[in-house]
Amino acid sequence: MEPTCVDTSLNLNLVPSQDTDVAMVAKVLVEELERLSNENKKLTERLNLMCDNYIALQKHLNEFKNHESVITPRKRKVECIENCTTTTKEETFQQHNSSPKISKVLVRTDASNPSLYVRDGYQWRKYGQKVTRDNPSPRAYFKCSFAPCCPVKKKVQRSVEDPNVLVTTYEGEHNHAHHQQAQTSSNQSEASTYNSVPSPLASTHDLVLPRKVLVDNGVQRSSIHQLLVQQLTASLTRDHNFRTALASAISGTSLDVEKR
DNA sequence: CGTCTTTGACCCGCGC
DNA sequence: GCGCGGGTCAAAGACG
Repeated sequence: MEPTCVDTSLNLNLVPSQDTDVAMVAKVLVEELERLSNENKKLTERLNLMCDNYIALQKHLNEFKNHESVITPRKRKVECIENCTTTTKEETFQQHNSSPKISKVLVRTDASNPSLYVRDGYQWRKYGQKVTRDNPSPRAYFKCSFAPCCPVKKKVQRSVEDPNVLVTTYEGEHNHAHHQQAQTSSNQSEASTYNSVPSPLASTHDLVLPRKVLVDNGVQRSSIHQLLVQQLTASLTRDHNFRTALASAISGTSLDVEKR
């Protein structure tokens, strides 16, 4: 693909003079708007193309990895599972093995944050940590501690390719209800940073909750309401389209005020 | 004092 | 059988 230059600059050097009337200015503005719309289309197409290329590259990489695991039979079972469940980032970041009891979730986090705690709505107890051969960052082992007889385990390790990504491998199925609501609603300080609907590559932070909070499932109605408001505000302000629309609405309003 | 995290030791499966 | 490496255990310490 040959690089095409896209001019996104806004040419609004329109100083109305005696020679130019309002109709002329309007015509130029419309033309400029059309030009920018076209540039926007071009940019969108190029972005889509880049995404397609990225997906294709990821697929090639995964095929290569799978091929490698086939020709090196010394690799262990666990590694095979991990390789076989690795797919492209566009595929929701949550992969399930042919066995439904093992799933893998990639979670984006801050590379400078050494924490290996990933909040997923359940309560986990760490029972081990190991440095594995193929990855310099340690792997943490967790057991689900929400229900005493829950057999689910998970492993969390920073990705070798991208230190910003935590690779979480779940084994088994929970035999109890999801614990997320109780956690999120009882800790308001985290409300603005946590998506109520778990996004597979959602930004996460240090996900250790105070012990007392985890134990206490009692939820006050007012705090839930406040939490919901905070979450809605946070998700809206994160939305670029919303911010743009809001900015234009505000500028439009102030223009109206100026007109009066 | 109860619960959780840390971490070294131990167990076990796999490949040679 | 031995060595390697991943997974688990359990004692000690931290924390509220």
